[in-house]
Amino acid sequence: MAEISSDVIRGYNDIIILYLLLNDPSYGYEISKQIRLMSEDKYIIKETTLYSAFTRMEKNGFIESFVDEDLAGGKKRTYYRITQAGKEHYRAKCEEWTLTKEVIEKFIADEGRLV
Amino acid sequence: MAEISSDVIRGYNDIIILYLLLNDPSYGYEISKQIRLMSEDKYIIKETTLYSAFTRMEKNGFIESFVDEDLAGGKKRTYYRITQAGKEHYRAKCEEWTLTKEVIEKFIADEGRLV
DNA sequence: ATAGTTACCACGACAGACGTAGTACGACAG
DNA sequence: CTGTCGTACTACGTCTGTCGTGGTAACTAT
Repeated sequence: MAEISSDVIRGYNDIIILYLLLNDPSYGYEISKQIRLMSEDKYIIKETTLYSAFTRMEKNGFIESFVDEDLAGGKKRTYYRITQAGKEHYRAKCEEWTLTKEVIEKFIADEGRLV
Repeated sequence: MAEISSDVIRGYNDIIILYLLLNDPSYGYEISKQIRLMSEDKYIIKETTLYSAFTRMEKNGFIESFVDEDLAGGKKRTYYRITQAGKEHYRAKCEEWTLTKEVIEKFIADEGRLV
C-alpha cells in the first residue's frame, strides 16, 4: 500500500493535532490512536514526531500543558489544551491547505497523459 | 495574502516540476515562470529550491539533462527531460497526493467549530 | 517469567527548502 | 557610458520538522 511520506505530511501535523484538541484537552498516546483511527490506518504518526510537535507548539504558544498525577498506579499523564493562538494557527493552516490544494491540483495530469 | 510555506509545499515540488516536463523538455527559468503563471502567483518557487530539485531528481533518475550551447550571444541553457522512472515517480506521487488529501480533510473542522 | 500495552523522553541524523551571494551576457533608459 | 533589469544559472551554508534508536517505568494477561 502507498504510504504518506514524511516530506508530504510535513506541515500538516499541526492541523491534525490541533484538530484533536479543538473540543477537549488530550494527551500523546490518545491522540496517536485517534489519528490512526480517523485516518483508517493511512497515517500512523511516529511517537517522536508527535512529542516533538507538542514541544514545538507549546513553545509557540499554540497549546498549553498540564500534568495529571493522580492516575491509577501512580502514573502520570501530560495533557495539552489548545490556546486562542492555537485556534488562530489552526484556522490559518486550514486556509493555507485550501490554497495549497488549489495549486497542487493544477499540476495533476489526466490519466490519459501518463503513458 | 496567505502564502504557502516551505513545510507545506515540501514533497510536492517533484509533482509540480515533473508535470511541466511531461510533454516537452524545459529548463529552470522557464519552469519557474510557468509555476508562477499556472498558480496565479500563489506559488513562486525559489531558485535555489528549483535547481537543487533538478540535481536531486537527476541523481534519482527521474530526469535527464542536456545543454544547449547554441543560444544567441554565446549563452548556455540546461534542459531537463523526464525519464520513464520519472513518469512512474510522478504517478506514485499523485496517488500519494490523493491519499494525503483524503486524510487531511478529515482533520479540517467546520466553520462553526472555530470560535 | 515475559510479552504486551500504556505513556513518555533524550539524542542525534537526515533531507528538502531557503538565504545570501556571485557570475555572466544582452537590452534599454537616462 | 553607466546603471538597472531580465535571462540563466551555481555554490555554500543554515534551518527545521521528521524520524531512527534506544531507554524508563508501571500495570495486565498468559
